[in-house]
Amino acid sequence: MPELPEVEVTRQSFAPHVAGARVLGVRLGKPLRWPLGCTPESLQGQVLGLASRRGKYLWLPLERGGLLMHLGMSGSLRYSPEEAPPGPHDHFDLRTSRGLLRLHDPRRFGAVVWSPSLQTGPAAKLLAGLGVEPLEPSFQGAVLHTGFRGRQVAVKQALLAGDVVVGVGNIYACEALFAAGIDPRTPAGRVSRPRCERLATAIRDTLARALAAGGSTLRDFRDAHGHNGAFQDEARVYGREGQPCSVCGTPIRRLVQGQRSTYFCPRCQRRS
DNA sequence: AAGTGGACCTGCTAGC
DNA sequence: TGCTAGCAGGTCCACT
Repeated sequence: MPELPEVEVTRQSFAPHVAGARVLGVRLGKPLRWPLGCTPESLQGQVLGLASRRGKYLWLPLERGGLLMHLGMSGSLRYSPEEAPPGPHDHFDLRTSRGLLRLHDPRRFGAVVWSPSLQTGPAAKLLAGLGVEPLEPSFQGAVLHTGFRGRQVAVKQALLAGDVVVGVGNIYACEALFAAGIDPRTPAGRVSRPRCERLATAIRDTLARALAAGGSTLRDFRDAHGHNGAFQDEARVYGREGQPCSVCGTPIRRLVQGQRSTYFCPRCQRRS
């Protein structure tokens, strides 16, 4: 579900509401991807800081360490000023002096992990090896060109791998490659420097537009206040197999790369 | 080292 | 109507 825009929309929608709040209690539902790594009681009484984001991870600082959160495929964080009874897929509740922060995650690929800091413990391990933030000024075509050098894997899969640039998931990888006119099957190391520049621009623009639209709501994504995203309506290729390309009219094709669906226009997107 | 496939889970939909 | 196969926004890990 959540790629960078959805995670960032989530962060922006809850962070100000809980920053400075005190933890009153923690409720755990069914197990998530990893154990919490501390007792729920040990979080009690601590004051929350302002949440930040790295790739698709969220970091919620506490007085002692913090919580690294990931939404997996189906997770969403909801904030409500009032207590509310948990549903069957609500697997983590942070009750605070300023309201409830709740992770709703039917598939439970998401995670909430306590770490002593971002630079040590589980957070350091999970964040190690992540690529450049695509909305930072340092993200340029050269980052892609250098990162892709020598790699035989398809450029679509290289984007998803997250070790060159973070936050680009299945939807936005497809959309950005379409916008850049690059065939998703092109070996990453064969994407020329100028085309890496185009791709970097396309990634920035696609993510920024998705962010402005409140993310994509394909089935269940909502921000922390329950609002839908709207970017799914702006998708040019994702989920549009068989529909005419908005540029040339050629039917959009679907293929499978690394067990993930890729959507692309066989006419607009070229290998070189 | 880089690439591949399996694993983790539940819910929904299309098709028979 | 009811069952089943296939699919879904992620990413870690074991293996070649």
